[in-house]
Amino acid sequence: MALFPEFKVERLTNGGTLADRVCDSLIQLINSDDFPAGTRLPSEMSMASRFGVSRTVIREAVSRLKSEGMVESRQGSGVFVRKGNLDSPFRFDRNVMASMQSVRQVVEVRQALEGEIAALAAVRRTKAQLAAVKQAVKRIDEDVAKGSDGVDADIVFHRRIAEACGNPHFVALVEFLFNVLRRATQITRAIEATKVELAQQVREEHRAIVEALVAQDPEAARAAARLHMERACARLASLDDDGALRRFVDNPSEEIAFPG
Amino acid sequence: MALFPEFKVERLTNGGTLADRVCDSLIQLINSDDFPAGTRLPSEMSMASRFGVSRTVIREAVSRLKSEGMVESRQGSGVFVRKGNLDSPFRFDRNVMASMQSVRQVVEVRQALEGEIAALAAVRRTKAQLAAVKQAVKRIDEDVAKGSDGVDADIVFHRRIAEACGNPHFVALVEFLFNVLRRATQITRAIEATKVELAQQVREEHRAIVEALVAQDPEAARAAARLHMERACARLASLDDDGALRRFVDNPSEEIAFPG
DNA sequence: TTTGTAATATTGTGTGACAACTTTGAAGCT
DNA sequence: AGCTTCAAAGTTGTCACACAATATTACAAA
Repeated sequence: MALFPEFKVERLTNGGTLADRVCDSLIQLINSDDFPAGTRLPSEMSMASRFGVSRTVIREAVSRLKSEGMVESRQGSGVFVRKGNLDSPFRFDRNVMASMQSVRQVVEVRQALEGEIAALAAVRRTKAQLAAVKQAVKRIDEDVAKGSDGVDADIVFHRRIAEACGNPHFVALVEFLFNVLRRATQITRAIEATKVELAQQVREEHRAIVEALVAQDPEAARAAARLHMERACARLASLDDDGALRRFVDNPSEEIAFPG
Repeated sequence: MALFPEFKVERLTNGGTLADRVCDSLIQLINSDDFPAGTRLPSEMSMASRFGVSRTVIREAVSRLKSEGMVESRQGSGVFVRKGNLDSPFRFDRNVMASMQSVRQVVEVRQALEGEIAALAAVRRTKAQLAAVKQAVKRIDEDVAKGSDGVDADIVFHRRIAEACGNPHFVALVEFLFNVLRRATQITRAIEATKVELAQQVREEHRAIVEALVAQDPEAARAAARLHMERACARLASLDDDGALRRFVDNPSEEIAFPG
């Protein structure tokens, strides 16, 4: 592909708004090293005429690249490709959600994290944090008694534990994974089907984690959290049936949840 | 916070361009459930007058939200909060890079992951994958002999191990963390200063991991990988001095690396 | 050589206009 | 009433132009 000073009127991809297409083109140009890290992009006016669109469109496209950390703009100077395009955000492949196997693999990641989090929390927790965890347990029971599926309260429970480990990055990461799973799993049916036994089993697993936190026993906490995740994976597998997943991917508007 | 139809002129945060600030405000409004999933945002004109900025600015802000998948716009209809703003990407807070403590916390996350990865890889590795790991070790030595800092080869080494654990999500996540650390750490000086002993120490740690993989001993692999991370953290701490980090944050153009 | 200043280029922001599209609701018909 | 048709209003997509704020460059002066 030609370097910019000589580049012709760029061919834009088909779908979407002009800003979408220009954005795609720019990403492609940057990734294909037509614009190495540190170099300056042509001026907005210049790009506008090259692409055959207005400056407004160029600005919207550049704005997106900025928000994704690929470029940075300096008023009066220009727009520059960022070194390495590092700090780009993390996301799983879209088609990750499409297979049951992928979902199980995500659970495996979460297992590793939850285990470590529980172990750290057992050592570092303060009394106040332990109290917050216990209160979260109580809220799960209350919510379930009220007829809720308890998923929201369950999220809070795991979040409280992560907070007790003293490392905010764990909190953010686990929450992210939780969301990914929640999006990937349409579990309403499963909860309906096995609500009672499930609730009891989950309760038991939660209790084991809390006990380890109380005793400040990191190994017991790690084991309990890992077991909890393994069981969750098994519960997931019990409703295997890729069909449900695929249906959700095609129609994301359905309600979904994930059993903690 | 008031719902939109009655919301007052929003107070904008301080830093950055107007689009940045409006974008932050909108994210906050959405995340705080002022705009539940599926609801429509006010019209661009309306938001412009409420925020006290031009429609141009609003459009740029909305454009970013679109690119991050938080909202979707339909011409003629409006901008809608996407069902479950899930699938939104993961990123650490910007100011994570600003303190040595934060960096250590990121290393702690990576420690949890690398430990689990090594344990899984010890069990699941194929012969071919083990060979790939060994080859990566060799390449590190070669690169270092050539005078390189060996960071690139080190990345490959850890990547090969992650691949051997059979879960692609671990590969992606660890690579992401590596990039975050690489961005956050300006280590050139440290490598220059302690190159020789460091290389030897790292070599030794790598060897321990590989040995555990050969023996297919998950617990030994986990321990070795965790130790490797702990040592990396110590090496990091040895050049503590938040000054270097802060200097980098102010001037991201400097070269950076991270010692695996 | 160094300094100060003006000219110029570039991004940031505002304003107005029109096109393309969706939604709404009223008019008219059965 | 219930249905269809269609015009009107509202909303996003795009364009054009103007000016402000800032950075870079060129050049003259000391």
